[in-house]
Amino acid sequence: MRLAELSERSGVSTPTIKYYLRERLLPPGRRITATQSEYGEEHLRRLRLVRALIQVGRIPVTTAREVLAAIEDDSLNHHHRLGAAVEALPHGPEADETDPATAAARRTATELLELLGWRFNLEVTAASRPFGMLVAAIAALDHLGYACDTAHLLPYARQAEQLAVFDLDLVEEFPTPEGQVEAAVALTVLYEPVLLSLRRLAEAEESNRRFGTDG
Amino acid sequence: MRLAELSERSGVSTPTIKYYLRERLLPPGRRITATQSEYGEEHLRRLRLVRALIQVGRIPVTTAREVLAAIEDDSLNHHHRLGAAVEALPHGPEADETDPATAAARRTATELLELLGWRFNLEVTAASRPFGMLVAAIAALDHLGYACDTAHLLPYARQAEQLAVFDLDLVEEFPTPEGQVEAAVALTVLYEPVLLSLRRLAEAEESNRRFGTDG
DNA sequence: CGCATTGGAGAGTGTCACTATCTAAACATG
DNA sequence: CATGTTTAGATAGTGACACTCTCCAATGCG
Repeated sequence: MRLAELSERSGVSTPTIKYYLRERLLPPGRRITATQSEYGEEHLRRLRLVRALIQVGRIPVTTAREVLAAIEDDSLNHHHRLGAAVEALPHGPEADETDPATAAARRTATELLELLGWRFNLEVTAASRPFGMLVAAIAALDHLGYACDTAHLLPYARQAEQLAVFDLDLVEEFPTPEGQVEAAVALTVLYEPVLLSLRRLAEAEESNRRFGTDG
Repeated sequence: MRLAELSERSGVSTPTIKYYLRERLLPPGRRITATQSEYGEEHLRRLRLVRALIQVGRIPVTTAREVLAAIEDDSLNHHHRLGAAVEALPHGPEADETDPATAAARRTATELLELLGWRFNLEVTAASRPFGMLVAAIAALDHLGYACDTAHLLPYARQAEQLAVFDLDLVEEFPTPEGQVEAAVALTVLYEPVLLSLRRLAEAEESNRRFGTDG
C-alpha cells in the first residue's frame, strides 16, 4: 500500500505520516522508485500504536521514539526490553532534591517497598523513574499538608499489585515475545486512562452514596 | 505578607505569581496602597494547591481556574461541587463519534456500569467526561486489536471501587465541608501519579517474577 | 499529454506556561 | 531628602511541542 492508503486506513493525515517518518516513529517503506515507497500491514499496525501512544497515552514524540526503540532492541531480553520501554515513558517533573520534603518522601517510598517485599532489586528500583515519580507525588502531597505515609499508601500499593497481575496475565496471552513486549507497553500506557477514568467514576458513585441525597 | 515573602515561602518565582494573579488562579491580595497588597496564609495555601495541580497533576492553567471555581461555588452542595471540579479536570481527547469502534466501546462501557451496579444516575454518568475518557481508551485499545470487553474491565473496575472507598475515607477525615471538597480534588488529582507509579513498579516486580531470571 | 501523488525538506502555526521588560508609584535606608 | 528597592499592572517575547503548509522535482495513472 502507498501513503494515501496508509493514511486512509489509519485515519492519520498524510502530512502527519510524513512527519512521523521524518521523526523516525515509523520505519521507511520499501522503495519502489525514486519517488514512491510501499508500506505493509506492519506499518499500519505501528502507525496505530504510535497514534495511540501519542494521543491517548499523551506521550511526547521524542519519547515515543525511545519507547519504540526499546521494544525493538534485540540486544535485550524480554523483561529488560519492557523495563527499558517503561523507563522511557514520561514520568512528570523530577523531584526537587533540595527540598527536605523530597528526602522524607524518598524514605517513605523506600519503606513502602520494603513493607511490600518488592525487593527484587531495591537499588535498581530506587533509581528508576517510576520511583522518582512516586517520590515527587508524595512530596507534593506533603507540601499541601496531606499526610501520605506508608499506612495510607499500602492499600494503594496492594491494589497496584493486583493490577499488575491482571496486566501480566493479559500479556502472557500473546504467543510471541515480540507480541508480548509490544502488548506490555501498549497495555501499560493505554490502561492508564482506563484506570483513571474508572477511579473517577467510582469516586462519583461513592461520593453520591455517602453525600448524595442531602440536597 | 507581601509578594516577595509569598514567593519565598512557596518556592514560586514572583513573575509566575503575578502570572497566576493575572490568570485569576490566585485571588488578589488586600490592597494596602496603590502599589502594594497584603497576602495571607490562605494565599500561600492556594498557591501551593495551584502549583501541585499544574506541576504534579499536569492540569492546564485555564482548566485549573475552572476546577478552583467549582471548589468555591457556594451555589452547589458538597457532592455537586466535587462533581463539578472533577468534571472540569482534563480527560484527554474526545472519542471520535464517527468511528464504529467508539460506538462499540460505548456499549461495552455502559454494560460495565450495569454489571457494577453503578447506576445512581446512569444517564448523568454516561454523559460525564470520565465516561467519555473511558470510551476513548477502550476504542483505542480496540483499534490496536487488544480485546477490551467487560470481562477484562471488570477486575479493574472492582479495584477502582476499592480505591474510591479509600479516597472517600480519607476525605471524610477532614472536619469542614470546604476542607473536604478541597481534599477530594487534591487527592483525586495527586493520587493519580501515586497510583500510576505504583502500578508501573508493581508491573516491573511482577515481570521480574515471571520472566526475570531467564537472562 | 496532463493532472494528481509522492518523497523530501524547510518554514510556518497555534497552544501553552511561563519570563522579560517596562512604567509609575511608594516604601526603606542613610 | 536622596537613592535604591519593591510593587502592581500591562505588553511582549520565549521555548517546547505537535503538527501543518508549501514547495520541488520525479513519477504514476488515465
